[in-house]
Amino acid sequence: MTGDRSMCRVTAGDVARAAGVSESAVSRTFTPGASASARTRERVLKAAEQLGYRPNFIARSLRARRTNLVGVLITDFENPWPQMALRHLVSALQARGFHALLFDVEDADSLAGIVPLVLQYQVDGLIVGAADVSAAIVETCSATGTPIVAFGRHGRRRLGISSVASDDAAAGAGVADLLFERGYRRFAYVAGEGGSLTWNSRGRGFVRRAAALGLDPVQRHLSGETSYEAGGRAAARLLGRLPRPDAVFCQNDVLALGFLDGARDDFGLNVPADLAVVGFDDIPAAGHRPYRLTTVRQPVDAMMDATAELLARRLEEAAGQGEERLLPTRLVERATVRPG
Amino acid sequence: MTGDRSMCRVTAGDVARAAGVSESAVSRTFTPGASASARTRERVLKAAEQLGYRPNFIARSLRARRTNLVGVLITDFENPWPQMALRHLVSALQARGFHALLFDVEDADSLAGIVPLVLQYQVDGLIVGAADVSAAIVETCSATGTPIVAFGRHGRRRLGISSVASDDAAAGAGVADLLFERGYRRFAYVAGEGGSLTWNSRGRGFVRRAAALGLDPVQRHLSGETSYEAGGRAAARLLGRLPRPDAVFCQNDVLALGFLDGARDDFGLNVPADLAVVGFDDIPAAGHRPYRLTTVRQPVDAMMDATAELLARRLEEAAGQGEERLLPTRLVERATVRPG
DNA sequence: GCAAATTTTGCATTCGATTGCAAAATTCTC
DNA sequence: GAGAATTTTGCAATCGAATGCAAAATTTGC
Repeated sequence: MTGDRSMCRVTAGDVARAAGVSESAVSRTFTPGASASARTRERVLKAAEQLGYRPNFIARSLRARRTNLVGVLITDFENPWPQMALRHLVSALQARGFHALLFDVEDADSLAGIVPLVLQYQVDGLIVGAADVSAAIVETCSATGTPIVAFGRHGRRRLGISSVASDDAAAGAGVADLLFERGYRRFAYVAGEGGSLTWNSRGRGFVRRAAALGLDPVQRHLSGETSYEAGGRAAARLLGRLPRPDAVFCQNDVLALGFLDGARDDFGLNVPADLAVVGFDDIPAAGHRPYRLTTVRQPVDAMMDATAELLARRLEEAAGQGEERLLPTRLVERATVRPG
Repeated sequence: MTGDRSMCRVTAGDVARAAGVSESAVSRTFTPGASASARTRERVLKAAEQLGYRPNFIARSLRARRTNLVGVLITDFENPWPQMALRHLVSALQARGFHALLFDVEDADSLAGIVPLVLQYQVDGLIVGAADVSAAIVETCSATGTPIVAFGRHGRRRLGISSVASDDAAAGAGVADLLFERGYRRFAYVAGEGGSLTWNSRGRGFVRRAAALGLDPVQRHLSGETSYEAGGRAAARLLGRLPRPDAVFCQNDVLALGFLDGARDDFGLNVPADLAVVGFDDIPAAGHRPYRLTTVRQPVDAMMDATAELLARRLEEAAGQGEERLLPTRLVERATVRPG
């Protein structure tokens, strides 16, 4: 009998009958701020309790034109950082009364294809992580008036998109400063893929500051993907030819870990004496004893909270430009850069 | 104007007017299997295209009493394995036309509190990961006829709950066999928390096989949580007193990694010569060069696919007992156990 | 070309809760 | 205690799509 879905559903009408009031009274009892006398409220609550009634969100959403559902679209799902981000995001949304409708997006292209589907669920908003929001998507969403908040990278504010990101440019510059101060002089930057605004700002801040410090141009390597293995390949490439860099900044920790292991195992380099390696994100493995990776910590928790907040704000004051929030990072010094 | 949600919503009525047909015709065009002539269908499709119409899932769900929404409840959200699992689960659900409504559950106790909220969204089913499903939850769900599928651990089939898990008992026994065959004799088992069925079967299979092999009783250590740091603490405890175990099986990779680093750094042990360490899950870091951890791989992909499948099945053939699916694991031999 | 069988169509109702409006009940004032 | 002001209440309509039913249109058979 467990599975008979049709029979056991308790509606407001049932409660109304049991409590001897109208359906409206039941509805008002469950609508904060609605006018209902204490006596009615009490009777309704008792009847509801007995019958196990809870308002049907689907019906409520239909009438209220508001679902409290937020579509969450994440592309880089297999990487640790987006996963950490997701966890905090879900909490932050829950704390604000929203709920996450989660979609896995294979690649950036399929994002545009999934958006219409998400909109069919009448989500109140969309949160897009670690992916570029194309103009097509913006158009689709603005047709239904659904706000978008991006996290992990900026851009498209003009189109009404809010976004939250860490201050990658400043972080990149900070890494350059640190490495310079500790006596490293030949810098390299390892990126996963091209095209991303964040990666660009991360690397750009680094490259610019290096130039400002009067160093030789930073060697750049594009690994094609952000994985441990790709980090190892990057090491093989960058360290295999002279002049060899003596300090490498990687676009994220996973790459940095791969690079670090490659540098040590395949080239017998001593880190941090011969080579400095700096990552980005501060994933759990970065703190493991074989690594002790010096890295840039993104304030995941604060970022995701800001993301939820910007969405909530967008929902209140409908129109207008998007808001961009830039959060400061923190340099976590461990053991892959010489101490000062 | 972007944010004006009320104005831009296209309904079936709008399309009907534009196409010169009735609302029903529009509905039927978008309902596979409904009867509509080719000519009508074509006109509707054209009008819909022009207006950018897509059926409202909320309205459809209300009428159809089916949302295609699945509540996904995960407790162990910060650990790598549940994260991997989540990713595959979302894909598997998407492939079957379901969508994941994701909830972060602080601890096992708050699970029961969240379930009623999830049910208010009229989810078609619930998927619970890495947590015990209490009787209270089962009761709440059976009142609405919502099926539950658990993954990561078994139990409660009688109550109509389907579940998917890897064959942990067999895996534990297999680890014991491997270690014995490679000449290790003093076994220890490190668990994170007590109480869990899976952990028990993982450890139980190991302990039992060790006994069957005529070995001394397996030392057990309960670390209280499953983290890298807890693994290190377990190493300090277990290796700090004699007789010291020469083979340690950890409940998961994160613990194993912590244990391994503790054994090497704090005790100067040579792994695998002096000590064998075996983990469980095969998370990405287990394959990293400083670790090369011998471990048991759970078939995440297959498990999550089975989870989605069991849910789908539960939805079709409503009633009856739950189904339990046990998937085989694979021993991944790397470098923390002596080669044979 | 006519009747029978089939398909297509639109009307009206339904899903479950919310809400504007006006009537009814309560509270307040003097 | 009468009348004004306020609160509470129920009715009926609404949100957007799906569907049983019967009428209308089409196809089929001869």
